[in-house]
Amino acid sequence: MTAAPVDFAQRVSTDAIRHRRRGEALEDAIYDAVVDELAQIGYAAFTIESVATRAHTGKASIYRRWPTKQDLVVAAFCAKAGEAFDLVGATTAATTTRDALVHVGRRICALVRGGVGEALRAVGAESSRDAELAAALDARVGCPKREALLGLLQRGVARGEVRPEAADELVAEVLPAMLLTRLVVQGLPVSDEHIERIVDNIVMPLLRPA
Amino acid sequence: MTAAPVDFAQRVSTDAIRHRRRGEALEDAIYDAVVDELAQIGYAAFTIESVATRAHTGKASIYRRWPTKQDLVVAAFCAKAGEAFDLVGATTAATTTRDALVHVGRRICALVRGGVGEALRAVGAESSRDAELAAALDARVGCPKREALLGLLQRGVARGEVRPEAADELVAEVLPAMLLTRLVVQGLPVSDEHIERIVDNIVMPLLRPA
DNA sequence: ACGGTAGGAGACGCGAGCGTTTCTTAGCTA
DNA sequence: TAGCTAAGAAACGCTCGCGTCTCCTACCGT
Repeated sequence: MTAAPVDFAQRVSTDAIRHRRRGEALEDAIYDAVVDELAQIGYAAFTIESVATRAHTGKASIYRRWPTKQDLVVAAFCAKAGEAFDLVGATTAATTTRDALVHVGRRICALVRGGVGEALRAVGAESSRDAELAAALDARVGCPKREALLGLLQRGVARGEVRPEAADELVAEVLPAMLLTRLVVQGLPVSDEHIERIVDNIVMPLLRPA
Repeated sequence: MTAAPVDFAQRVSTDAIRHRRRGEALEDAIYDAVVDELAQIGYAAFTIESVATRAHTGKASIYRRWPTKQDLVVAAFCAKAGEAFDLVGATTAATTTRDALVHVGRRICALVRGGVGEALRAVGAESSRDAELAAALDARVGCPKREALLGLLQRGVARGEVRPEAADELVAEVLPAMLLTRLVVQGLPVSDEHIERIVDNIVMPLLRPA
């Protein structure tokens, strides 16, 4: 004797979204769910099951696309990172190096504090044990950040605001390093005033021509 | 009919440690197992079961002492942190500020690269979602580090090697920040030469009297 | 030397999430 | 408009770790 036929009325979830998404629209919704999930509960407690529920889709639709948790998370990051990680943003050529640095500092903080950043923290933790994840992360987040900051310093050299020797990878790391340790390692908030203190008391003195 | 009596020969695990530890000795062994476990598989995959196995003890002996995973991990950290996190170490009063900074840099790297550091990364990740963990971590690791570095700078002021205004919390953060972002956030190794470049090109220029 | 306490080992039932499969049906394509 | 593909939803059997409990016995105090 097989199971009794299912009551159809039960199968339609409280007459909510009867709209059925496909392709890109569906994938976007899943990516959003992944990022939200990472931000709220972290990589550790992250389950495919709850991502599916959150995205109002079935597990099968996820497994069909990404065989593992890692694949899914990496894909979600690659999809979302492009939108989110434009650090330099609206900085125009007219901005002074000092103000541009403050602006970049604010962007970094905004990112790390936002949903994507919470996810970033969660994934960053895992990346020590997952080289693929670490590589994906660096390509999407680390590299653009380094390039943006180095470019900013080089512009400063052209404007005579920065010593040529200071347009250096190491110097470029100072601002993000100080923000990230506070935000990521210590988990403390960073105020605008704090950013300005870093820029004015630490970074600018290193840059200024004699 | 109850279960057949257990074969005694099976109960003595391959005639290994028939030594039965108690109290502190046992707790130490468990703490070691916790740190190893965190370092190897991370906080996410961390289970009480495998800690017990690794420490050659029973789960009950662990649950009797620490009700939860967090309690256990925090306790293990508090026990191990004291031994491990002596940053200033053998720095004598005779050492120059520059050399003392390089020394502290090396200590930080050694710690983060070692087993305790791997555990630290794993736990740090979780601390964004667990305030208690974060607090324990900061008290044991963050505070001593800040004090050590600030003290070092103040000694430098007394020796005339450091501008008085530079003996500052923010300035003290520069070295650890740059090392920790590389080690923890980016997961990259740090060479001695790298440390010296940070100290000579970034930190010392900020400290030096005009 | 003897008994109480606690250590080691592991069985137990439980719940969660896995990855698969089944089923109905929405939405695209021919 | 018919037919095919895949979406949404959920049931399934499975494994794993949980936290408890039981068992035997090593250690320690008296």
